[in-house]
Amino acid sequence: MTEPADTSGPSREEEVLRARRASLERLGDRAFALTLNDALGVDEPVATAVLRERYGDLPADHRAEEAVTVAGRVVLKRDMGKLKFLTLRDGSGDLQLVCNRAELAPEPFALLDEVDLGDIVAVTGSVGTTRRGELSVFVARWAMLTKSLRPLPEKWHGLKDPDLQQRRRYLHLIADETPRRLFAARAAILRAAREVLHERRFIESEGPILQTVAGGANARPFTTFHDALGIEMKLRVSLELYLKRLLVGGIERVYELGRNFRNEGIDRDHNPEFSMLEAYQAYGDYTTMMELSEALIRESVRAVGPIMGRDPEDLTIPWRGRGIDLAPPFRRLAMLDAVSTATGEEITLERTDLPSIAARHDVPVDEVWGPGKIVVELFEKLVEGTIVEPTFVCDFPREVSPLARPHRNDPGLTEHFDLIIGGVELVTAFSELTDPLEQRAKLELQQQLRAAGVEETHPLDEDFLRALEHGMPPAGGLGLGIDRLLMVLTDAASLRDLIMFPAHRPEALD
RNA sequence: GGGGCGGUAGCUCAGUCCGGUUAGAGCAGGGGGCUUUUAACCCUCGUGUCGCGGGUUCGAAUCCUGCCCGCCCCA
Repeated sequence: MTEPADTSGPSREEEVLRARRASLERLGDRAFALTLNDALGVDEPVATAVLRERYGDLPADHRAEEAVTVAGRVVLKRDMGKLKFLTLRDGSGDLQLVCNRAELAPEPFALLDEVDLGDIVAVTGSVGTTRRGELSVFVARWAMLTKSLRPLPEKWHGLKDPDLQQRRRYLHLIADETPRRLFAARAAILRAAREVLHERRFIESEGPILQTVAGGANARPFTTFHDALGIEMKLRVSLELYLKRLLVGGIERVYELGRNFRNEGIDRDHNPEFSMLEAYQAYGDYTTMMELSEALIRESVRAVGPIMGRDPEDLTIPWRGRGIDLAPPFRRLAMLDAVSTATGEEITLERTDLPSIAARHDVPVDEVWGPGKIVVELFEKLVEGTIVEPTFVCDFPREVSPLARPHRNDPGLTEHFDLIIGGVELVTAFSELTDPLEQRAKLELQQQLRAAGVEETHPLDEDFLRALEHGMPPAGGLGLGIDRLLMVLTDAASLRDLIMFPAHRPEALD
């Protein structure tokens, strides 16, 4: 990678920085306040949203009795000399500050000259409205809390460059309300999921991220090195195998909400680290997990609704110009039926002409694939993207689902469903496989596939198999992709907008 | 991996087709004015390895070429 040449020189930026530093020096020890109390004798600022709420109907050119203290970042300044208007932005929105010589002592008034856009200030004053009716705080006292040494993004257009939006998310957050909303939506989903699970007496787990065998999914792991142990370790690619160990240990309802790491390419809907929820319930099965999925989705919709400006009770969400009704119960569709409909053939795993059916639909087939893999490939290529309304696609072939229990009615299938919404797989769930001999056989088959050149296979985790040999209760388990759910619920075009700090090539710093 | 588009001042963008003197504007910044502004306004001042390298040319932000980075579409 080529290092860019040193582009610094006397520039506009340097001029700005110089001016800020000069202001910093003039402010001296007033540039960085210790606390709000230290600066203004007030413990906590009032959120500007509270003032808007309380005084939203104050008529123009009026004053309220109340004196308040607000704090935040100065994002606009309209300086008329003896009268200055500042726009203050706090965590809840913007509010105008009015500074005039009638209400401010000469010295603090003069010191307002040191306020630059981007500085964090606190003011105390009375609430009122201007002649034009703008709700404002009329400043009686003020203090610099934090001097900003760098300029803000353009005040009207904001930070447009998507690369800069991601790399300098702090600036994006200052300049644009969208990332703040998406950030809140993510937190709301996490909270809703925890509440649903807590109500059902699930216990939250924190499993190991550093593992010697990164199992539970067929994905390429990141590797790292533990110096003291002198061994290579991997970052987990799923949460599953350690949660199942907990089931063996008698933790009957357990979940983990955390980050998985997969060493794959980066694009609009893939980030090397992403958030997953996995939940396991002893004595449940995959139908239990359908009900749990419906509850998790429903509560997530309700939690995100107000943030996106919707009625929380309205379970129909806007999505790519249309609506998706997310009110449970969700449709159930057998995978073989789905593929039969799509191909116009009666698809069974016994048919020997599956490769030619695939060929007719332009779905390339690898020679080492069995019928189950071909069927799933047909499903993914022909059906998955077309399913918009929430649908449980049920009963995957055994071949592709090495951790799921054989189907109670058809030994060629497993009790495995994917929940598809908006063409995206949001949940994968099984009646979990508890037979340790069957489990070992399936994982050994995965090793054979790997040896035969299939790249994405499950690794074999001996300790996990040993745990199963001690006996795991029958259980249902599910995995829910938090990022994908967020993408659907916010109708977002790119995952990278939903992850505050998506993975990036390192910036070449000058 | 293939195709398309883009990278010019701290930020938002012109200029590139059709090469031509010192590369422009707005915001931000310096100086001055203004007591009800709303992206405040008015006067004034400066600022750039035009993504990086090579080539063509008297002359390259502009044309050719390789590379880097990003976005979109396709696989």
